Amino acid sequence: MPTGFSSSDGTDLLRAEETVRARIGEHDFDFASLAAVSNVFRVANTARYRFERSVLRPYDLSFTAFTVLWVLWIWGELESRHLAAEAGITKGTLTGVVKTLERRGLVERRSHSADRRLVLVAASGDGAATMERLYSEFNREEARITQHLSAAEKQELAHHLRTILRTLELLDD
Amino acid sequence: MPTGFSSSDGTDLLRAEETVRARIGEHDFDFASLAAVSNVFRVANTARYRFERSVLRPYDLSFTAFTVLWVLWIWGELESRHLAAEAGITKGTLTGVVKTLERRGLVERRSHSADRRLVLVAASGDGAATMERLYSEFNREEARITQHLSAAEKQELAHHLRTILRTLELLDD
DNA sequence: AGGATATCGTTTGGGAGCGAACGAGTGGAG
DNA sequence: CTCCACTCGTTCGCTCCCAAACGATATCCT
Repeated sequence: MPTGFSSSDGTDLLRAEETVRARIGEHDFDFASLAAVSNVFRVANTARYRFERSVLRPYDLSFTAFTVLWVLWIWGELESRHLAAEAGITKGTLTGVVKTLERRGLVERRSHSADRRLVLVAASGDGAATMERLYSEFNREEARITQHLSAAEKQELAHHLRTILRTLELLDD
Repeated sequence: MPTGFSSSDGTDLLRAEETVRARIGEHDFDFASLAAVSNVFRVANTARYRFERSVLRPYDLSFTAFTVLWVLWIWGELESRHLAAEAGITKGTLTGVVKTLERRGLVERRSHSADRRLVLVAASGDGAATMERLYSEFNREEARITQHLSAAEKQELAHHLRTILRTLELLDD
C-alpha cells in the first residue's frame, strides 16, 4: 500500500517549497538540500517495500533479516556487535533478528572460546545456499529499478551518496 | 549505535563485489546497480538515525510521526488513506501514528459529514506552530549532511533519484 | 589477589511497520 | 428496496527498532 509518497514528478516538492517559503521565510530555507535528502528517503522507502514484496516474499525474509544474512554471506563469521554495526541496527535489535534467522536454520551462533562475553554468528550451509539463489534475484531487481540510469549515472549517484555518508561519519558528534 | 554499516570508503562494497563474483559468477551480476541501490539504503538508514537523535529528539517525535505531521503542514487537512500514501506507510500503521500525534495534541481528527466511512486528519494550531520551529532546524540539518555537495550536485542527485522513483511507479505491477 | 571499571549480548517497554481480517458504511443492479 | 460488491479506517498478530537497564564476563589498578 505505501507506494511511498504520491508523485515523482516533483509536484509535491513544489507544493512543499511554496508552503515552507511562506511559513519560515526565504532565508533559512535550503530547497536543494530538501530535494536531495527527501528523495533519498522516498526511494529507500519505496524500494525497500518493493524488495520485500517481490524477491524477499517467497523466502519469507524481512529486509533486515536479508541484510544481516547478506553481511554474513559476504564477511563470514562475525562478532555480534560488528554484525549489528555492519547491518546498521542496534545490538538489541540484532538479538531478535538473529533469533528469527536461527529458528529458520539460516544462521548459527556459538560463543567465543577465549572471551565468553562474545557471541559469534555465521551463515549456515542452508543460509549460504539460500543467499546464492536469492542474491541473484535481488541484484536483478536492483538493476530493474535503476534501468533508466546509465552506468555513468549510477556511478555518479553512488558517488554523491558516498559523499554524504562520509559527512555523516565526520558529523558523528 | 547503528552508524549504518561500517565504512563509506567503499571497502565493504569491494569485498562484496569479490564475494559475489566468486559465488554467483561474472555474468548475472550488475555491480553498478548494487553500488547505487545499496548506498541509497545506507544513507537513508544513517540519516534517519541522525535526524531522530538530533533535531527530533527534543520534540520527542519519531521520524515517521514527523513525516506525517510535515505532510499535514504542507497539504492541510487530508483523508486518512491519502495521508498514509503521502507519508509512505500503510493505513494500519497510520492509525497508530495518528493516535500518538493526537495524544500529544499536535493533530486533530474528524469524520467526513457526507461519507461517514472517511476520517479527516489535520494539524492542530500547536502542531503547525511546532512544525514551524522544527522544520527550520530539520532543513538546517539536511543542509549540514549535504554540505560537501555543490548545489549542482544536489540537483543531480535529486534528479537521479526521481528517475528511480518514476521507474518504481511504472514497475508497480 | 581483589575490587572498581568497562564491555559484551540479552531483556524490557514502547512505538513503528506490514498483511490480513473485520465491522461499518456506501452505492449499484435488479 | 433489497441484496451484493466495494471501500473506508480499525484491530490483531508478528517482526523490527531503539534506549536503557541488566547480569555475566573480562581487565585494569594497586
